[in-house]
Amino acid sequence: MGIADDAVEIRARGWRTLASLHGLIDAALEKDLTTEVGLSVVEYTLLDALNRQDGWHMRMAQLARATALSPSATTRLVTRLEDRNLLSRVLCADDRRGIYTELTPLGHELYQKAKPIHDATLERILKQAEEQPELAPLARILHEFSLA
Amino acid sequence: MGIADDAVEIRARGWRTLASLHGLIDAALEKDLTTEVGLSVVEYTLLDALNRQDGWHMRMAQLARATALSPSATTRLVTRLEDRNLLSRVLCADDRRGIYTELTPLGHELYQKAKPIHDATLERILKQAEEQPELAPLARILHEFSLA
DNA sequence: ATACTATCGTTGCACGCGCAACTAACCAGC
DNA sequence: GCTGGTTAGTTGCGCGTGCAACGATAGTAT
Repeated sequence: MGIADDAVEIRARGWRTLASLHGLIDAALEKDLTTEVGLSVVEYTLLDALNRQDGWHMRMAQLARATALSPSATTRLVTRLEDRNLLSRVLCADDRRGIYTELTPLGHELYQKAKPIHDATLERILKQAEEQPELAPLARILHEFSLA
Repeated sequence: MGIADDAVEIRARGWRTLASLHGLIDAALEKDLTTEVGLSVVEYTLLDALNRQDGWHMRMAQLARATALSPSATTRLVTRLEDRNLLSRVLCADDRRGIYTELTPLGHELYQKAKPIHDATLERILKQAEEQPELAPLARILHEFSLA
C-alpha cells in the first residue's frame, strides 16, 4: 500500500520534472530560433528530421510523427515552409495519395544556419537546469547519457 | 573535436527523446482527462498545484510558473475554472495588486476524481514507453528514480 | 467491373496560446 | 503629498493547434 503510493508519487514527480524541463528548453529554443533565423521549434524539428534522412523523402505521416503533431497541423506546417521555399511537395507515383517532401537548397542552407544556434541554446539551458535542484537530476541525465 | 561533436549529438538525441516522451504522455493525459472528467492537462496541473499547497493560497504568478504558462494564459485559465466553480479568486489585503486563488469544495472533489485517472494513465503510458526502444531509457528513469 | 472498406492528406471551425499595450497598486526619493 | 519607476494582473489581437468531416486514391471481395 505505502509502497504502491510511493511509486505513484514518484511517477507524478518525475512527470512534473519532465514537463518543467521540457517547457524550459522549448521556450528558450523558441525564443532564440525565432529571433535569429525566424523558425519556430516545430519548424526546426521538421527541417532537422528531413535533414537526418539526407537526400531521402519523407511522407506527411512520418513528419507528423517526428513533430508530434496532428495530420492537419502537419499539412499547414508544410504549407508554411513550402511558401518560404524551404521545402517542396513531391507527388509520388506509386501511391498517388501520398506526398513526399524534400528540402530545397534554401531550406538546407537555413537549417545549417539554425543548427548551431539550436545546439548552443540547448547546451546553455541544460547547464542552467543542472543548477536548479528540481531539474538537475534529469538535466544531468540528458547531458551525459546516450539514452539509446 | 570529435568528442565535442559527440556531446552535441548526444544532447540533441536526448532532447528529441525528451520531447517525444513528453508528447506521448501529454497527449494520453489530455485525452483521458478530458473524456473522463472534462479537464485539460493544464487545468489538471493547476488543480494539482493548488491541492499540493493544501489549504494555502497561490498567486497568479506562482500558478503561471507551475503550469509553464504566460501571465495572460494563466488569467484565462483561472477564469475558465472559476466559471466552473472549481476555484475562486480572493483579493488579498496586504497587496491589493495580488490575487490569491483557492480550490472550492467542488474543485477539490473533481481533483480527487481526476487524480486516479491521471495516475493510471501515467503508469500505463510509461509502461508502454518502456517497450519502445527509443523511449525506454528515459521512461525507465522516470519510473524508477526519485529524481530529487 | 462493382461495390465496400481503409488510408492519406486537406479544409472548416472553435479554442487556447503568447506578445504587446494597458490599468491599478506598490515603493522609492525628495 | 507628488513624481517616476516597478510589479501584478488583465485585455486586444493574430496565429497555430486538434477535431471532425471531407474528397481522393488504394486494396479486396464477389
